[in-house]
Amino acid sequence: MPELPEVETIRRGLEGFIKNAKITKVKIFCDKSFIGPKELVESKKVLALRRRGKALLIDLEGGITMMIHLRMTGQLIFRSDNDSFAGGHPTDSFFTELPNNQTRVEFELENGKLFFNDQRKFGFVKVIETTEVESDKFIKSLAKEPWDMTFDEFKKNLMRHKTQPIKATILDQKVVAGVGNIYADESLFYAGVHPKRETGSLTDDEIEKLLEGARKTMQASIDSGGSTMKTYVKADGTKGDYLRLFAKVFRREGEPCEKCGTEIVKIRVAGRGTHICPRCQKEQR
DNA sequence: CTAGGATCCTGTCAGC
DNA sequence: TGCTGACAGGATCCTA
Repeated sequence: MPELPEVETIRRGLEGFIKNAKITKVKIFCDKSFIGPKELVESKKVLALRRRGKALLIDLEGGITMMIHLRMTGQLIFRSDNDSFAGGHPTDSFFTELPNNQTRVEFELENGKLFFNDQRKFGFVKVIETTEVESDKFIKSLAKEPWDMTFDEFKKNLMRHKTQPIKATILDQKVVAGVGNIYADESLFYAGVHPKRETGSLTDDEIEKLLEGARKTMQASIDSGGSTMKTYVKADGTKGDYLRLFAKVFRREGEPCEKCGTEIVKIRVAGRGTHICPRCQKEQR
């Protein structure tokens, strides 16, 4: 679930709390959630937080990097006596007592605790050498981020999948990094392209719009703070839906399209729940 | 190489 | 109430 904007928001938020802090102890509650020896992490200071696509990279002293992928339901929650920061899959674990039954890894730092929670256990923390990050199989296979990609490059990557529905193609991290189910739907709506359209049938104009849509929708989400504690809580303190801050179609089925008033509908494309405006995004051109 | 489908895991929700 | 199946903001592995 956490896509590029969510991970970037976590990176920025966490940086203020754990950069330059020393990790004193690592507690692993679920073995499959932590890959590599935890001893390489303990007693190391955090030097920097980076991101590639949906992967968070935490560089430590001694040439060690922790790669964290939240997949569908991962969250990172920092707690200290004075501060609290949470991001990722938004649930009440942002506020409740931790560790809880969904806590997979707990990092004790000099200045607080960092919890890696993950309901479905698809996410992971992986310990690698900093020099090995670029050659890691997952990182290596990633395409560029939408902001770093030219039209020609995007088109070339898209056209490797001419017969696939366009939605499946843009969810492929080897085509463009960071796009997940939310921003796929939002980008396609922005471009006025139906998600079932064959990738090979898109015009240059539509491809241009799609790239622009990915950039704009993800930037808007980063600007609004992604799925962090702050956006999960409404002004009155009750639980809110951060998607409503920027999503035009995602989880808005039954509501009128912002552009034309037609009812947004939910369909299934490439095995994923998909949200469209049937008027703005025609299947037939 | 790509395409399509199953799979990892847990929780929630709709329908009977 | 209890059961069952579908589904979920992701990515990989397998087979064709």
